Amino acid sequence: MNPGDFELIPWIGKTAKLIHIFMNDTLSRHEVDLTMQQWIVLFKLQQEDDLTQQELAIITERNKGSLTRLIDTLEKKNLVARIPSAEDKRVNRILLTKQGTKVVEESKPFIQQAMSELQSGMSDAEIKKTIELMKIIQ
Amino acid sequence: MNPGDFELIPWIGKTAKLIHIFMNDTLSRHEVDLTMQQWIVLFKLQQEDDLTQQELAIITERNKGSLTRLIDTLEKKNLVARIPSAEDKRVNRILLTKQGTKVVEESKPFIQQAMSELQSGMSDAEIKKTIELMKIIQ
DNA sequence: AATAATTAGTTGCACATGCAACTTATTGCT
DNA sequence: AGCAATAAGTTGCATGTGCAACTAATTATT
Repeated sequence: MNPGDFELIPWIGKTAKLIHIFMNDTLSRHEVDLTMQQWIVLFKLQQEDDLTQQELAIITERNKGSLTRLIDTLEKKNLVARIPSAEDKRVNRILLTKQGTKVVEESKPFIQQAMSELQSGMSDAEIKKTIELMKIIQ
Repeated sequence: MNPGDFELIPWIGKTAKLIHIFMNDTLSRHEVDLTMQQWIVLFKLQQEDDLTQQELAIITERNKGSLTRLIDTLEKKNLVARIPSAEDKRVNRILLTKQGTKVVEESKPFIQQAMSELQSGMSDAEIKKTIELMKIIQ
C-alpha cells in the first residue's frame, strides 16, 4: 500500500476540528453564548422558519436525537420555540423567537467574517474545486 | 457578502462527519470493538511506541484530558498499558500490549482499504492539492 | 372498523471533546 | 535551600454525537 493513498482523510478531520475550535472561539470572543452547532440551527431557522424537527435535522445534517437536544438547549435559552402542529399531533414546528432573531442578526456578520478569513488563502476556483472533491468523497 | 465566500467551511465539516460515520461503521462491520478515535491511537502507537501521554496527545491532535480518557478505555480493554516513567514520576509511557498489537495488525488492512475507497474518486494530484488547501485553512 | 406498518419526536446509553481547575512532580531562580 | 514557575496527568463540567429502543399519532392494509 502506498502511504499517499492514506493521507487525505485525516487531514480533513483535523481541519474540521480546527475550524470548529476557531468558530467556537469566535463566538465566545464576541460574547455570544452559543456553540457553533447551536448557531447553525439558528442560522438555518433565520433562512427558513416554521420547520419540523425532522426537516431541521435533515437541513442541519444531524440525526433527530441530536437535534432534539439542540432544540432543548435553544428553547431553554428562549431563542426558539416548539409549536405543536395543529394538523399532526406528532409534529413540532420550530420558530425563532424575537430574541433568537436578534441574536442571529447580530452575530451573523462576524461569523461570516470569520468563515471568510478561514478560506481567504484560497482562490474562488480552489474553493469551488475543493467543494466538488468533498462531494466526491461523500 | 457573496454567498460563495461562505460555503466551503460547512462542506468540510459535513465531509468529516460522514467519514467518521463511515469509518466507525467499517470497524463494526468487521467486528472490531473500537471507535475510530481509539483505533487511531493504537495505530499511532504501532508506528511509535513508548510515548508519553503528552506526546501522544500532540500526535493524535487531542487535548490531554481527552487523551486521558481514551487511554483509560484502551487500558480497560487491555490494548495498551500505562508504564510510570522511572526518570520522571509525573510521566506515563504508553505501550501497546500484545493484544493491542494484534488488534491493530489485524484491522489495519481494511481500515486502510476503507480510507482508500473514500478517496478513490480523486486523482493523486487532486488529493495532494486538497491537502495543501487544508493546510492553508489551518 | 380493526390491525399492521410507518412516522415524529424523545430518551437511555456509551462515547468523545474542549476547557479550566486541580494534584503532584520537576525545574528555575534568587 | 527555599520559593516560584512550569509541566504531566486527572477530573468535573457542559456539550455534542450516533444508535437503538421507545411512545404516541397517523396512514395503509385487510
